[in-house]
Amino acid sequence: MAIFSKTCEYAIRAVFYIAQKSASGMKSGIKDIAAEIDSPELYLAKILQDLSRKGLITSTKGPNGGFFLTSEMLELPLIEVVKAVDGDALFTGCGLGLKQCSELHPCPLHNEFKAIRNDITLMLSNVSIGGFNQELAEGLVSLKKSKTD
Amino acid sequence: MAIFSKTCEYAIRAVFYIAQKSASGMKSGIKDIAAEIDSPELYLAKILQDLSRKGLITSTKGPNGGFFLTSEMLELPLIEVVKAVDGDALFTGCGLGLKQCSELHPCPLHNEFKAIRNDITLMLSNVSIGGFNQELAEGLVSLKKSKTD
DNA sequence: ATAATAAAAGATATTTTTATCTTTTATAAG
DNA sequence: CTTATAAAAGATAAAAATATCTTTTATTAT
Repeated sequence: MAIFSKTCEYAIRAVFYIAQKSASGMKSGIKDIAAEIDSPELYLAKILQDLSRKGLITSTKGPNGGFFLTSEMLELPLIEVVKAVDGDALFTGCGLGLKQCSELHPCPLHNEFKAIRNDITLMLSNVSIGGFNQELAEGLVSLKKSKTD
Repeated sequence: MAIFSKTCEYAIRAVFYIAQKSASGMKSGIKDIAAEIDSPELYLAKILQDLSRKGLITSTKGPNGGFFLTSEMLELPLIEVVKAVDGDALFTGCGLGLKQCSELHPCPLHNEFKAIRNDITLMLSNVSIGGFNQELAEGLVSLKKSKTD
């Protein structure tokens, strides 16, 4: 198991890609995005529709249309995307799957997980959606799954 | 998404339960374990068979049979169970699902994830399978999913 | 207005994960 | 050596996640 669902991995990579384009005022078409982040186009379309409905990205239809981010959206912490897609089990749930795990009624790993969850929450709250635009533009980091870059 | 698969959650809870019983020389039947950790009995049976094949737990058939852990098994770090069930994507994989994410060809969150992965790896390496036997015996921690405890 | 473009929406399909059912094998006790 | 017990193994089923196909709606440019 990875830390995020595949759906969420696609969502984050796509949002990073759209962010970088948006920073230079460009809209991105689904075909382009899917190719650039190496994801199934029609599945990604569904994911982006969902993010759009939830207000994390926006889009316009028709010629010259596409997905883009407003400057406010570029400032949002990445955790918003993760929460929108994977929910907040990663941030609030019990690591062993207990429904009523709490300080008073803890699972054996309660404190251990509290620390981990805190690290993850902090990390994803401290990076913004647009925070990697420059590194992406400079080609210092990659969003493509496979080697053909 | 949770951090572990449900299969892995069941596995860890079951192993903790068997560990505590093993510490006092007792074997545990699948029916008993499933009831005590609140998991689907026949599914759990499959999981334990797998752990048994992989040498993380052991069992004997027939009357007075059941699952148990040797003293060596009780000392194993919990990460062995997680690796056996969920693989090591959580410990080595790229957070964004890139196949060739590395120092030289990193994803945008490469360093951020390195820290998180390290925390998780350390935590699961530093707790042993038998490490909670006393707290479990004293009822200070719980393995049951639902409130009826 | 019309045609072309691109996302939205709805329906369906595939794959993986989770769960169950049935039969077989090993062990212990009478 | 027969019966009862309990795990192992194999087959199947249900649910959730991932992926694709088709139709509709909105926008732009001609």
